[in-house]
Amino acid sequence: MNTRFSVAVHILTFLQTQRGEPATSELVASSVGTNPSLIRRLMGQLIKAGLASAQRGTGGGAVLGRPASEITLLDVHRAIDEDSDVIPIHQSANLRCPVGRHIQGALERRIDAVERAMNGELARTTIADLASDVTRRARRTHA
Amino acid sequence: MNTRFSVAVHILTFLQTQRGEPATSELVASSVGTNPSLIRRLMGQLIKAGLASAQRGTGGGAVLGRPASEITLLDVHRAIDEDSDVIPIHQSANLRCPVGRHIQGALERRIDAVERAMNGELARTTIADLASDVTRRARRTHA
DNA sequence: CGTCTTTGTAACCATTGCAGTCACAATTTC
DNA sequence: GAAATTGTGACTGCAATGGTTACAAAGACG
Repeated sequence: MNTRFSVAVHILTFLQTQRGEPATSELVASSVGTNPSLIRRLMGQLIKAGLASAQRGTGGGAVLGRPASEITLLDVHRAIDEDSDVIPIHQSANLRCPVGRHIQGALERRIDAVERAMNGELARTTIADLASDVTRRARRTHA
Repeated sequence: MNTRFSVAVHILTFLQTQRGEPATSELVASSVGTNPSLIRRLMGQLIKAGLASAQRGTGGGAVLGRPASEITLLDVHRAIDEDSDVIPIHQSANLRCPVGRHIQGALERRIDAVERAMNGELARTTIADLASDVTRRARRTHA
């Protein structure tokens, strides 16, 4: 079902709630409900994108790579789903048919616009927003 | 890769260029570059959504279910990808962790907004737009 | 130096979804 | 009745995903 984006967001939000204290992949995995190896694989992509960093050895773990207020959902999406189209276009069309030859270009323009709209919306939320939302919800529940 | 949406758009655009003349699944398949059975399966969803209709037997085939100017890409998307989330959320989160318990609700709100933005953009283009775009491009190429 | 902790990564498996294909009954035209 | 065509079920092959194990590399600490 490709829930990697939402797991990545969960990871980063979790790191933010740790306030700089390194979180091991095992700790994160227990919050996400999966296993540490999977977390480390995803974390690798986040680190490569500069959204997190990690240290090995005793007392090691992962922390955010920059302030949570400067990490948007668009950043996360780009780090995780780099080269996957939101709405892919079939490449099989018959070029000897007018429709087949031109539908791709015509559709592409519209789909690009859809993607821009999506990205604009994703860019409006930061990990800091989500983390404060989560803690606010938690306070309300336990009041 | 799930190119069903783009194939469905191709199908409807093709039907529009046929100007009311029924198109057989074989003809459509040759434009899309796949086989008739696949076209018929997709067509079934388009018909169920009222975007097309079909007749069996000699001289049969499919036509648009309503004017191309009244079929938006959003209609197509809803007909084809009915119950698939654009950005799915993992359901495995550990509810004993504050982040795990509240991340889903917090994320959902934002993702709903992303989906609304996407839908708004999809609704701006109709099959008539695409068909005229395609014929315009065809004219230009062959000039 | 040796042990323990932890990451980084490769390898593998099971499941799922998609595209492709075949087959055939049902329907319609002639 | 014959031919054309849809509608649909079944099956296959392939790729992506999530899950799991294993282990070398790196760091902390006695």
